[in-house]
Amino acid sequence: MPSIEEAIKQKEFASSSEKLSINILFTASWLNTTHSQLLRPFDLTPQQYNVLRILRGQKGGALSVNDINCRMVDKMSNGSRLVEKLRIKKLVHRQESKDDRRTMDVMITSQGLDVLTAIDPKISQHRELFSNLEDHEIALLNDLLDKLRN
Amino acid sequence: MPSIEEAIKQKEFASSSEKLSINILFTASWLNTTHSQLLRPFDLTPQQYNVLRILRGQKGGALSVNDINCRMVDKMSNGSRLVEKLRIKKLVHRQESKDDRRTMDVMITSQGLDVLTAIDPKISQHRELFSNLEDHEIALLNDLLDKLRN
DNA sequence: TTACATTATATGTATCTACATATATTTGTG
DNA sequence: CACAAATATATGTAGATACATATAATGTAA
Repeated sequence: MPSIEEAIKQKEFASSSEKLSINILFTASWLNTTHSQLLRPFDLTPQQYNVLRILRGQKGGALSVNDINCRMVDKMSNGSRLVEKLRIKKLVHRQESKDDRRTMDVMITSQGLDVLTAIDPKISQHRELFSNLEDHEIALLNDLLDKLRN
Repeated sequence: MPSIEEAIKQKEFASSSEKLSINILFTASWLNTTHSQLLRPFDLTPQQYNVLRILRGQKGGALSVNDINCRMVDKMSNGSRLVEKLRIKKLVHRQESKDDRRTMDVMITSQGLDVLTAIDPKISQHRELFSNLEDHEIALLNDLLDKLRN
């Protein structure tokens, strides 16, 4: 993968913060593209995968659609439509909550868990994209991104 | 803006590279959201704005649709459709090239330049999102992202 | 020059995104 | 309790994305 300047054929940037803005967006676009190619054979989009991962994290417990939205990386995704897609594929189960009839209890199915298990090794491979960085550099990058967002 | 752990309500990550992957995607999503809110009053999407910026960089010269695609941050955007949207708004001008009748010469119009001029100060404001970081930290982040992509 | 591969652009499609809005339910206040 | 405000989910929409394919023009080798 070339430098950002080569990648978008721009000789120089007006400031290093302009470059940073583009650098973050470009890097995320690159991660997203490879991520979605990895998931395509499993007929999942990155957002659908994100929902399944969140539900697996509940260890058998249910989450409401709203809980799922709050936990998603992309806050603007539409939880109810993603859940519906996953329900059609029988990867999640959805039922009206007893406590609050406005909310839905959403749980991952065993079929959903199986799909995640099949994907896990591919995701580990994907992480090898980060092998150019030393551990301390990964930690530093995390800290700087956290600090950037405040 | 909270830590990534609070933002997606995840107590901890399996590894710092897992966290990094999510951190980059989350930060980009945050930048994209604020960016597109900034552009909405001007009736431009981030991609359309990117095309206009690229054309302004040509200082009056034309680019083909393919040249534009190569220079875009998001490589998968569809240059010809974006150019068509901008043409309808009279922000760019498009004509068949004399040299190669397959290609289009796309140029920004003076109306397009005016819109960019109006947006410029808003973009400078947007960069203040980065004011949490010292200059050397911005440079370091740029270097680490470049190194990550190799 | 013909035939074939390559390139540049455009378009068809299914899906996704961002936003506004609708509907149903629950909560809070008098 | 009645009624307004808040909350949870679903859906309509316009537009963007990712991919495949179509069409036209150009380059190249026999």
